[in-house]
Amino acid sequence: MRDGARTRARIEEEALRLFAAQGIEATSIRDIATAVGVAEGALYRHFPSKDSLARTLFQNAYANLAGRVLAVAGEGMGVDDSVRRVVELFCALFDENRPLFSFLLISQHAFLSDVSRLPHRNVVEAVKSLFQEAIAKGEIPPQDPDEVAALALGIVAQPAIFALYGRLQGSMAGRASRLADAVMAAARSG
Amino acid sequence: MRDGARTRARIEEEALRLFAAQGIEATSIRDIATAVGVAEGALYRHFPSKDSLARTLFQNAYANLAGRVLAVAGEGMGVDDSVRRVVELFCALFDENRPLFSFLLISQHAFLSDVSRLPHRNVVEAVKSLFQEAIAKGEIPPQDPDEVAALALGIVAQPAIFALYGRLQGSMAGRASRLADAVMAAARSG
DNA sequence: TGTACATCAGTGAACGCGCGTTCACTGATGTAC
DNA sequence: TGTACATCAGTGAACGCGCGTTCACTGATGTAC
Repeated sequence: MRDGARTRARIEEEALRLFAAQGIEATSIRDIATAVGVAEGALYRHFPSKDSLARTLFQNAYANLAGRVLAVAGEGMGVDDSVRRVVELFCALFDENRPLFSFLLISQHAFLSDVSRLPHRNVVEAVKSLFQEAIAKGEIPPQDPDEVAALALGIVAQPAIFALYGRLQGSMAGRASRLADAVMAAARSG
Repeated sequence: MRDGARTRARIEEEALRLFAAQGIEATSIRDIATAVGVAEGALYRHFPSKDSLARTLFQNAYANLAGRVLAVAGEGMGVDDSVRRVVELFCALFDENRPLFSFLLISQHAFLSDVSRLPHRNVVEAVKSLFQEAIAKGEIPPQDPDEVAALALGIVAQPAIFALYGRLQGSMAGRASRLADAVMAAARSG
């Protein structure tokens, strides 16, 4: 025994997969324990409650994504290149881990209200800061940075949701260029 | 008594309000019955199950919205005017009934997979048909109609979600013109 | 119009079920001396 | 190195609770003749 870290990692992995596939409420502690191959009680050695498990998974995934967005955006290019690379990042991550994005997109409503507002922990703030810089530099017209962040996220998130439902086929990476163009066209129309 | 239709209408109204405010799973049959002012059993005179109640509410609201979109889009104007009026419609309906949109946006993931694909019952199909016509007429570049429908819906839905979370303040109607411009700019960039 | 019966809308206690969580326990591993 | 104890990770039966749903019932309204 004494392999707590490994078990914890497997709990997180299986929980994320099940939450993404069937939703948090529809996934029971027993479902997760069975998938991991441990007894129900074992989960409570690693997380104080089911809610805490779900919340931890969401916040970690969300903060991780925000950090990556900030890193790409902060490489000192023009806004066009920054947007292009952030959109490519979203699409690539989506393609390589659909369950993760499914979980983030579907359960955001339950957790977004108590997520940190720091740009390196919050995807919305990270995207917003990118556009604030572009406005300050005069690369796009002056406008409400929250509004243009919302537009931009919608342009990427809605096709991703359609992909999850099978309404859009193929990889998201194949759409990245088109979506980046759409984001910049929308941002310039303000 | 013999006022079944009235009671049914009140059940739908209160259920929608509670579902929107706290989610479907977190709302119990007892919550709804108490809000309406009847016993739990009374709900089963009007709906065979809780799931059926939620599903009926969603499909009716969704079909109603699709019908209105089609009506506005089918008035034989150019795509710019059609888009502008559809966006204005969304924003006006959002402002006048936030709980309804909250319910549609938050619970779409649970029901979208079994919604009708007819344009007059499905918002996505209605929006898609609008762009298909614009492509056929050469008003916007040739492109995947599902993709441009996704972009357009994202541009309107994401700000609406932000408004629900208090991240964007003020009415959606005040943003309609900006959002319509963004949709057309994005559609033309394809 | 009066009478007898059917139907409808609503009641509310009761049911069974699945859920999240607890807890006394086991045994392996770490630590102190 | 050996011994005694502490800690850690995991077990799985059991608990209580809230949920959706049922059902025998009541009484008002509609229908037939």
